[in-house]
Amino acid sequence: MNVSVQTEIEPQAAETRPRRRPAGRTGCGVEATLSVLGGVWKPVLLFHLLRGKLRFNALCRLTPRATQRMITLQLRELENDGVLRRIVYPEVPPKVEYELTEFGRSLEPVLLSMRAWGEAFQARMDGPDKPTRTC
Amino acid sequence: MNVSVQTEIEPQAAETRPRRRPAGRTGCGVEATLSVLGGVWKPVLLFHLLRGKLRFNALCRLTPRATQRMITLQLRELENDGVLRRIVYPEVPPKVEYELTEFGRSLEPVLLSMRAWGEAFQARMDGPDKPTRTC
DNA sequence: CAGTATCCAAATTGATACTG
DNA sequence: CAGTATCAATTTGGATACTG
Repeated sequence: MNVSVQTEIEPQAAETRPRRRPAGRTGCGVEATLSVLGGVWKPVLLFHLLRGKLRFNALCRLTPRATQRMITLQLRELENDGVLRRIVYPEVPPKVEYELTEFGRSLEPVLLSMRAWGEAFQARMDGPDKPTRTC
Repeated sequence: MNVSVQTEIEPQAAETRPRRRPAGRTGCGVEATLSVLGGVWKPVLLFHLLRGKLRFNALCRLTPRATQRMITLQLRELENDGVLRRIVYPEVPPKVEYELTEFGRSLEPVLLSMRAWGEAFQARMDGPDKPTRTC
């Protein structure tokens, strides 16, 4: 399961992934997907990263309803699951970029279908005349 | 106990949908989808219901890792969101069936893409020779 | 059968302040 | 900039017992 770049044991993983089951070892396909995608902000963050690398602050700005803390935690989990990688530039001021792995990019169809449905739903809620936002 | 927030919540909605935002009124399509689909068991339950009506017990058997209580709660939320309907037959012993609404069925592409990805993921985890389960 | 009710532990999350 | 740390409040979830 630990296909991520870092060969770290997870002593603090108990902190960030307490109740989640080990990824993939579940009953059906949908559950397996949720074991990776099943956080409130994960699909949103991943969706933004479909477009390419993003810095931490950019992700925060794109996800204003999530707190900085939540974004950090969710990114860490996604990193541990091998969905994205964290690129640290040894600069001052610090610069960190997040990028989907190949594995993470394989989630694109799921994320796009989520967006498609959500936009249709929003259109229904807002009335058929309002402009569709591109996130 | 003064609720000083802008939007007043419905009295009983506070019980079953506490932290969730009002469905659909969110920033991007993915978030909108999550406002409806964003419960741990919801996608799984809905996925099973794609095949047709199911009784409460059947859903419990199909979702063994969720407790009866959780299944009840998630079903209630989905019902409130108009995703499924609850059909009560006035019989003894009681019989209740759950069925997707038209709105709920519109989620089919999302659910199927989740299953597809999850099964590919499971195949990767289990090794390429194990048989694929149909949930 | 299809739930509720209750209790309780554990986990999630927000707000805020602080740091290399 | 990109986070941590800490505290507190809320929510989730399991176990169990009970009911029309």
